[in-house]
Amino acid sequence: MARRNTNRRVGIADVARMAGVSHATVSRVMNGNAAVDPDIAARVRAAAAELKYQPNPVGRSLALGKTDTIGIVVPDLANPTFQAILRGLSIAAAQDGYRVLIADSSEVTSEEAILAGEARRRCDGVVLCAPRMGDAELEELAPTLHPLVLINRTTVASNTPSLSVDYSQGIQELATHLVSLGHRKIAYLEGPLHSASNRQRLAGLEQFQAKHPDIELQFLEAGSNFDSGHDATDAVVASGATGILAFNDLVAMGLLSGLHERGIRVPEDISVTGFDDIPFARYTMPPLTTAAVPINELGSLAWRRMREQMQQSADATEAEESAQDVFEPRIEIRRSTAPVSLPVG
Amino acid sequence: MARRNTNRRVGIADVARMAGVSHATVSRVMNGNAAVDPDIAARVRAAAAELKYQPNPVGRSLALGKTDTIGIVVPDLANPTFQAILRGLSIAAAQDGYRVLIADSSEVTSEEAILAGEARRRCDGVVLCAPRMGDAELEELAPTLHPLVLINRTTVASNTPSLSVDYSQGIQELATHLVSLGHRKIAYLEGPLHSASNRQRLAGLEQFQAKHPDIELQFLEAGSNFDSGHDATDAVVASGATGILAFNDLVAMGLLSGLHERGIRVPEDISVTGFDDIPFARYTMPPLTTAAVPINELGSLAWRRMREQMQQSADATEAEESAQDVFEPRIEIRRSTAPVSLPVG
DNA sequence: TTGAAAGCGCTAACAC
DNA sequence: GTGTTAGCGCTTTCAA
Repeated sequence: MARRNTNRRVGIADVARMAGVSHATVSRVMNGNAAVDPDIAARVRAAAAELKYQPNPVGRSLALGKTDTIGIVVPDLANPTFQAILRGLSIAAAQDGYRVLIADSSEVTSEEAILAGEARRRCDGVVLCAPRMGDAELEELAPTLHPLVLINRTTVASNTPSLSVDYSQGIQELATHLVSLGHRKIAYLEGPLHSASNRQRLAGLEQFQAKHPDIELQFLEAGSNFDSGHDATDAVVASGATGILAFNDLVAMGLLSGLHERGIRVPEDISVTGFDDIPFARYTMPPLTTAAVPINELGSLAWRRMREQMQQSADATEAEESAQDVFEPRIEIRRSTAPVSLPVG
Repeated sequence: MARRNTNRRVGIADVARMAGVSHATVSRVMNGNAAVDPDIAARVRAAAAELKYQPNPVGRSLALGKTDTIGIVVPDLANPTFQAILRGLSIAAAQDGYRVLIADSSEVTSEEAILAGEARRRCDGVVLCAPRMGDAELEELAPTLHPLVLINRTTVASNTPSLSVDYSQGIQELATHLVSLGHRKIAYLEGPLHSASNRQRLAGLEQFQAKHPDIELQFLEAGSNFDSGHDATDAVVASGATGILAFNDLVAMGLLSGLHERGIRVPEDISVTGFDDIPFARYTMPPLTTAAVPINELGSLAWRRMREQMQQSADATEAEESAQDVFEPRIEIRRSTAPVSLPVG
């Protein structure tokens, strides 16, 4: 006996007893699975209503082998990007009767695999946002997590659907925009060094440099949040660059505030761009030129891909090529970028 | 037989077979509960490692009567306030090995009770943010949800811990701040009409009016997000008020952008205040004067109260008076408020 | 159409 | 110290 019968909630047995039928019949009525005599069904329903019976999801899960829950692993819930993905995912999943379980790795990369595994055991699938996990580790992990949807990562292992943003393309367009405004000295405020999306931006800038060998391109360390942008202010000023490509909107906003404190005007003295187009980007001072990522769609598409995979598993229709969705950012030109000003004198 | 044995994951039975012991022994080793012969324990551990065995949480949950999961019901995951609470809760709960399950009611008040009930059945407790739910409904619902923690609501039913912000006090301080700057015509941009926290602000303003009968106080309809603030711009201008108390930071930011579009300067022409001090409030144009709510603490304290309740239930130490925590907002004066300007001429 | 019974994977009481 | 067994609450097979 695993449990003392203290504090028992009403279970299927209570309804069965009250309606004078077996558990099985109650189950059938509740799920509308098999045909049940209308009179009996009515009796069962009445008893269920009377007792306010609601099936215990844990018992169902064990019997059914599914939890109607999916997990999402995010590196940092404070990041608007992941908040938006979470929201889109949660709303889309709810429409199909699924709930979302959160696992926040708090940027501790070494925990991600463990969290993801644990989430998978509790859930029917996992959406993994693990920008800093090594490729090898991801490749090893992916098959054990199936059904799995990857955000901003791809892996060769076990055809896993992935949704990603073409950061390379976006940053190139932003850089080109600066060039078209006459900027010749441009600095990139790098994101976390091991972040996959930072690497993509770097790759994009390499292509950009190849096309524009005359542009002086510098690389400055920063990070992925407000503070790292703010802390990079001195380095930005020292660089002498007139156009700054920040890793993302948060970094750009931190920089904006740092420049403002030093009395450096944007865009008159320095042009600044962000990335992501978070909701607040249009309300910064000045409004931020950035690359817009359709972030809400990411969440809902993640759910669609998850559902497709779960159906495939159910049908045993394996081996279907899984989708690799790539979102192209759209450049949003606002007021933080302007033609380069001529040196005084 | 509930399941065809397709696609079986490795279970406790496999480990038991491999180690040549019973399920029970494997369970004992995995949980470190009872004393087990060291040699046998080693054999079990080796088998578990070999098979990469991880206990199935659903089975555990059913046997233990607990899921190590708590649910949170929020009206809108797009709202930074709830994002912050979710985050604080998730991080704090994770520290004790608990996960968070999300239920986003998408502002559909009629769904909240259902969502909360469903969340409670899947989880060991529920944190409920339901600002628009009627008092009567809440009072009826609360006992069925226990352990329950209420955010920004209280209920007389079944002593339920609640965390709330003293919006009344905060809005009075903000109003007083405007008065001290010389403003005599003040308008309040109302939040959702049925929101409990809006009612608190109204109550606070009533007290304020009593203390300052000479101040002309107007009430304008708005809402709780950017757009409602933006849409209220014309009404604000028409009101002739020089000091605006927005329902929250989002509304204030929407208004800021609306005023800017019309060439009305803040704070020179109109002073604007927000509420909440969301992370972006200091980066608006101009930086927003607001009432700071220690929002991250709210989430972690919610977890603490939840844990206390769960322990009480376990100890059957019922009837202990449950905490009603009230957070006092701290006024954060930035640049969106300034002395009222003298009428020209 | 219905009930009895097995089983989902696990924990814990009980007997040895 | 260890195995046997009951039971958590449910679904589904099987036999009637």
